[in-house]
Amino acid sequence: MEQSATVSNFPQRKLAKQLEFTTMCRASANAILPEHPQAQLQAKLLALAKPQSPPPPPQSKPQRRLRAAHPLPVATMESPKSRQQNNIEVKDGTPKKQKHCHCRNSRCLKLYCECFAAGIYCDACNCTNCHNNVEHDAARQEAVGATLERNPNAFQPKIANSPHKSLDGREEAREVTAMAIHNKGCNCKKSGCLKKYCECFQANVLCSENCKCMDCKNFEENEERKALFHGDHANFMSYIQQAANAAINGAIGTSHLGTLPASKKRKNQKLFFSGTASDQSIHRITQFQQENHLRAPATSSSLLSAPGSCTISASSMGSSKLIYRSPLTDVLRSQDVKELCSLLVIVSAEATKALAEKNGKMDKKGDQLESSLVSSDQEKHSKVEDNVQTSIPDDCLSGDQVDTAGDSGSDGSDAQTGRPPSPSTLALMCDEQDAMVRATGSPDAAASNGSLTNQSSQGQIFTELYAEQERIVLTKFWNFLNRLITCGSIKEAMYSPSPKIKLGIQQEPQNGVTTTKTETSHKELNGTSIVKSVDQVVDKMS
DNA sequence: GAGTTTGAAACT
DNA sequence: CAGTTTCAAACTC
Repeated sequence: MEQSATVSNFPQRKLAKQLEFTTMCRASANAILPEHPQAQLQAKLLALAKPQSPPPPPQSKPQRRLRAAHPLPVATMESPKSRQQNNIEVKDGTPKKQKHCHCRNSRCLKLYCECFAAGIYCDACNCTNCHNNVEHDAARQEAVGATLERNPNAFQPKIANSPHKSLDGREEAREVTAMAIHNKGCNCKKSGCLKKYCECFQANVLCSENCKCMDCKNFEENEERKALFHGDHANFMSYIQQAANAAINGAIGTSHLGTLPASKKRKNQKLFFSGTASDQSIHRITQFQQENHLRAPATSSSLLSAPGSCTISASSMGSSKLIYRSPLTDVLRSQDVKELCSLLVIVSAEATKALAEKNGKMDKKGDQLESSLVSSDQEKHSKVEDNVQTSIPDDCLSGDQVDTAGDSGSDGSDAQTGRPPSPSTLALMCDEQDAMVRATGSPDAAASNGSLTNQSSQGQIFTELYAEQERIVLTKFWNFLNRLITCGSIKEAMYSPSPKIKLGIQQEPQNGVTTTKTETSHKELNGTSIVKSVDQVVDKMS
């Protein structure tokens, strides 16, 4: 009672915000915000303590132990109701089944009860003396508080990084979520982690270094485990997805995925195009298979990292955590992104100017508009450049930490902070330009009581203007991305044992401007070169 | 469906 | 924190 009463004094709004962030970085939430466990606890209480109405009638078949696989984070401030609704598994858009506990002694107020553990009210369950309902909400809240006091993460999803939701444990859903791991890990002794006693197995995830299980067979290479799966296609696809996710997240710089846990089983998995598979790691594969019945403690042996990536052990020998580094980590820096953004703004302005000069359609107002746009853009650009020079040190933002720039709350160029614009801000700046156009154009026309003809022709000009701006901006951005891909491929090739990696170069779809990317030299493998080369393309065009 | 096994949660 | 107990799901017959 006292727990929930105590924590309920915390400011709710702030905590809600806090946990939204926690949700985003759930996998590393504790690492990021170790100083706010109480806040997490409070937010969970707030999320769980709200009285909600029961869910719709259950489906035909009870769902067991869904909590282990329940992907819904409590931190989203979901109410029991919403979670109850989500509790209905949806696979391929088809609503599935819902939990029905059979608790007898716990009053459904302990984590033994999967309904309670999932943060939902019991409904149509087979439990006895159930207190996990609206009628006993006071007791329920008390139980929630007690549970959270024992374990602030008690209501957190146990499976992290899972891109899938189809974890109801049924055989047809046995698609291993390769990206997912059990946060706490299992502690199985007799089941070999190949039965649903095992939370990892039940959640369709491989056992990881978080587990303390014995005689584990729930790892990729295990034959028994393979036999449980009808086909390897699902696993294959999972790893493709894993690789893709890792690459994407790494390229973007998602920090919470920067520490991709290398499971003691999964570290032995052969990822598709990893070039870091040293002899030692290959040896480890064999060794692990041999030592399957006497598992060696997790060590930081050379591990197979995400494809094409560099891996850095968290500590030299002590930790088995790996830090995933995208091939683009050293290529795409935050400064480059900023430069690209400012470049696109300039390109947009130049498009306006070029179109106006070409067609000669711009009247005086149009010239004013144009000059205002260009000056505005140039002003912004110069401001951006200034800010780039004085902004946060590159090391703080580059690579897998780029996302921290967006976490600051002000997304992009802030008049107060003076920070350079983010891509999203860039889009907003386009809107600002729209507003400027309207402000400079329409009122004048209205003031002069201009004819509709004048307005419509001006609108046509603006339409062309926007089209041209959009075309050029997208073209530049397309070039940039293509070049980025090339650089990533080249870097990946450098880490790959295979000398030949196909560089996915595409022809520019329009305007006939094509950049040769296969000739990108090693020296150019940095973001500045990329931006500069794009800049050169822009110069050529203009 | 009853009984057993199992491992997480709770407790000491 | 480790050992023990309680609990309910998973499993077997």
